[in-house]
Amino acid sequence: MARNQEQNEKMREERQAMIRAEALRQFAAKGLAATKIKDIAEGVGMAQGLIYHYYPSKEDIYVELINHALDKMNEAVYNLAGMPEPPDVKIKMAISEMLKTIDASRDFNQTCRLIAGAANSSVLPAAAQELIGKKRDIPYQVLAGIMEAGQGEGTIIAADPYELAVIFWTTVNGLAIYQATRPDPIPMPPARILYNMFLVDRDND
Amino acid sequence: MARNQEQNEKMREERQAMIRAEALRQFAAKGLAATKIKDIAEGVGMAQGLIYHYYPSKEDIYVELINHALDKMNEAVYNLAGMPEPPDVKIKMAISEMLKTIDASRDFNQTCRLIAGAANSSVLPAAAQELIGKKRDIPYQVLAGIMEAGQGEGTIIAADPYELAVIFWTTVNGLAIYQATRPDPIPMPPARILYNMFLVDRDND
DNA sequence: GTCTATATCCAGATAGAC
DNA sequence: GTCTATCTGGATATAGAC
Repeated sequence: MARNQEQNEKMREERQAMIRAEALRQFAAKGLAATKIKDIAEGVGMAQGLIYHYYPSKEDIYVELINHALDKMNEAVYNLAGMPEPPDVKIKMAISEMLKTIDASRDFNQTCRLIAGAANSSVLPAAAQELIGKKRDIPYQVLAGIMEAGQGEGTIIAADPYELAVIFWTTVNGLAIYQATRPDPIPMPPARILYNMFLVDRDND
Repeated sequence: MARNQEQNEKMREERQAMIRAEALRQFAAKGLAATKIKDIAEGVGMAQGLIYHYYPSKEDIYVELINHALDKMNEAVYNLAGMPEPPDVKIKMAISEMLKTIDASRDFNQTCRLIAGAANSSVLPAAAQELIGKKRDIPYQVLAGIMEAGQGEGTIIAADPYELAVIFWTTVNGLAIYQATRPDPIPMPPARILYNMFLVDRDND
């Protein structure tokens, strides 16, 4: 009956979610080529062949993760852009939040590593390549917009806004990867050191 | 005769250098697992099997490249530390130099990507793992020393020197990777935006 | 749905002719 | 030294029993 079908659907999606979570861990740590289906299956405690009951191929899992990771990142950035605060405050908030997240969230760091690994690789599934091409630049563009607005208000330093956005993201990204690849994490540096880069008037809280 | 042996030796080393150069390109772009011996062989224009006349295995090539990359990076850092200039000037010089190098040198960016890829991977040949463990932290430590000296002279901002060193390297590294993974390179941002992060008195050249 | 067994393919490494 | 041909292992994906 319909009730049972619903339940089955739910079970199936839970299983898929488990597979995705395990795959994210492994793809983030080892990349696509070095991660074996067998490893993922062992990670979730099922037989190797059973994975194919839930996903048609290793690459499909990978592409789905990449897509989700990019969307998540972009959604967060759009949220930031839509806030009512003035641009310089947005930058300060964003950096503080990112550092906190890097410190606390394994999932976020894995997401960063996944995207970084994909961006750094020239051999990706065609679908992943396309997604990256389409969605990867959005955070840079949105941030550049915020920087430009801040320059209009005289709170952000004079420089090419896109270059400022690049500095912003490469810095945050670099820290996330640093943290994710160290056995013992270091405390994140004070956010003001980073956001003072962009501010006309330094903040010494 | 000895003359011929010398010549043969030289030829052999040249071939090995060609293999290393091609392998660096490919490992940097694709990582260890996704790079096939066949690709490297094709890149240098020799038969797949012939590679094994020059190197015992794919992993051996990789380990040699990792070792060389780490040594090159560390040598540059020791050079910087040994210079007579005051710490704040060293920081400014170092950032300016790095940005110039990122802009100009493909080889340097490939080296960055190789190290970053290795650091980001949890499945490395044992020998590579060991090398990374031993040599990877040196640049951070040396930079921390310079930061600390600058704090003593009152030119570098107050903060944990190691955290400052981490910011320094993750920023530079992030930019190098950004540049290396874009089809059309962007102009590097002005160095002062970056080094002003660390300076008590901002520099507005 | 889940497992075991297996077909198939691909890539690392070796052998042997030239 | 260089090539082609081949051995071998491992990994993806499928088949079929339960």
